[in-house]
Amino acid sequence: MPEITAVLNRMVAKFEARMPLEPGDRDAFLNLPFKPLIVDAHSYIVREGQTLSRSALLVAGLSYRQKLTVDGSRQILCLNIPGDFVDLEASLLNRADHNVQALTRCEFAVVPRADMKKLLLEHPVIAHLLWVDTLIDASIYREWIVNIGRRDARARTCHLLCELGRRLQAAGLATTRGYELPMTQEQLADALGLTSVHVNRMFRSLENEGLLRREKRFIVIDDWEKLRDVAGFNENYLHLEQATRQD
Amino acid sequence: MPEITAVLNRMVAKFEARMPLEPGDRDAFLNLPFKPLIVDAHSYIVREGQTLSRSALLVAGLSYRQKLTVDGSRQILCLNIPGDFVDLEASLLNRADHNVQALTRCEFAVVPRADMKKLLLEHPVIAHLLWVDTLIDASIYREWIVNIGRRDARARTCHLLCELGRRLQAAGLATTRGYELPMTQEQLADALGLTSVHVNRMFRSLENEGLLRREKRFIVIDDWEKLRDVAGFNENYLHLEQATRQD
DNA sequence: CGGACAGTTGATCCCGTTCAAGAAACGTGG
DNA sequence: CCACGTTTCTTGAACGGGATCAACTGTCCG
Repeated sequence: MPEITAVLNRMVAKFEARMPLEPGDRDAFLNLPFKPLIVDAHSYIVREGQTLSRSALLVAGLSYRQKLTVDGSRQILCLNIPGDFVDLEASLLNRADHNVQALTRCEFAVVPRADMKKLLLEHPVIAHLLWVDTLIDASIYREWIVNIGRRDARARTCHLLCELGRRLQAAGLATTRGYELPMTQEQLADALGLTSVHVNRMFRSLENEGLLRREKRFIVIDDWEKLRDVAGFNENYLHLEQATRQD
Repeated sequence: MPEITAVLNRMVAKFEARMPLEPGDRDAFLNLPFKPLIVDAHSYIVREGQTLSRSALLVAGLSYRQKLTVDGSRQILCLNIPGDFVDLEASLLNRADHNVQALTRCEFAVVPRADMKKLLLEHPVIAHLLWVDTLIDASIYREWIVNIGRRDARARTCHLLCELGRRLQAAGLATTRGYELPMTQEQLADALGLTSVHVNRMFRSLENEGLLRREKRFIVIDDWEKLRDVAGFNENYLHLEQATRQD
């Protein structure tokens, strides 16, 4: 599976930028018994309440974490891009507390829980590095709390677009021009704590102001600076200095 | 420092319920060079942007994580109770991405970053256990996103009260009758993404319905079941079973 | 061509905000 | 212990951002 090894090598490069890696540690990570898993858009990779028996690394495509309230409304909690473990929690917690769903057709690399747990206990450096990733995820959750709790619909929408842009850029999946965003306005609404009708109005007005354009599922950002301004976006919380190779 | 050792023993007991602990691991944790740090209410323990040189374990009192937007509004991100590390991130990330502030007068046990990092690399089991704690924190952040994004003011307020109640109970700091909540309505509003005026109205109406009573800073829950119902509260996300031995 | 899904737009409503002012509680110093 | 300034709480009135409802348009795809 060439795709899997490409993503693994990318991750190792990211790790080595953070901390020197012994060959033994590196190989232990690379030699995990990953098995490919390909799923269609909308499939569930993890369901709330499930006992988890494996961890999955996203290799290609996009997925998202999601939770439903008792009255049936949905909140999207974060977006996963290739190189993200979507359920590393599996190896450490017992039951899933939320759902993970494929946004597009996705390819995952799956490892049994036991192998992952063994790796983490026998190779503290690897554990340390993956822990950093989960701490960055937590930082992103915190920013989403701020975004939904304290920014109005306009700023909130811009903030999400800034975050995604920067993350995809750092992963080499976007240029400064823009990026592909295969989400419906309803999914965006569920990520923003808004309704799809209102997301639609926000996009229209941002387009009218010349901030961005939409071409199919591709977002072209015409004015990054203004977008950041409207969003009140400060990228420190992404800890990209931890996520990008410092060559 | 009898307080510190009491909290440390409590943590070790929690750890041992999760996973067998070698004496060497246990002692390494207990023998960390903790230094007491006492701060007044409202003091900052961590400031956004700071380079972190130490980790702090909350021993007594309550603190909270908080972030400000460019236009000056504040969002509280979580509450810390005794036994929580308030900046374990310090040992793994470089810069603080949010503020940590004392809600009441607090006592912390502080460890230099280097000692903590050494412990985590030399004692993978301890690292593993502390990692679980940070994953539970992340789960709580996710639930806050749902709470703020998808629940109305009434349910949202009840949800926060349920969460706090259960967490404090699990820490032995609350009975089923109720608990002390030393937060102003403005602070509650900042935690809920509401205004203090509206929090006030929510509390009044919950009181009128006989769900709860407030006596100074003490919350008496008269009807837990109804409170949980209104909140749509499902405590799985708190992973309280992690206080019980598994596999 | 038809059927489903995504996007668009207008009209209306309502939950929570904002503004303002008064009451209660708290803390501090005399 | 009281006096007094400062928070915190409380309540009303009016406003507005975003939701809701509904209908229509566009698009993709079998």
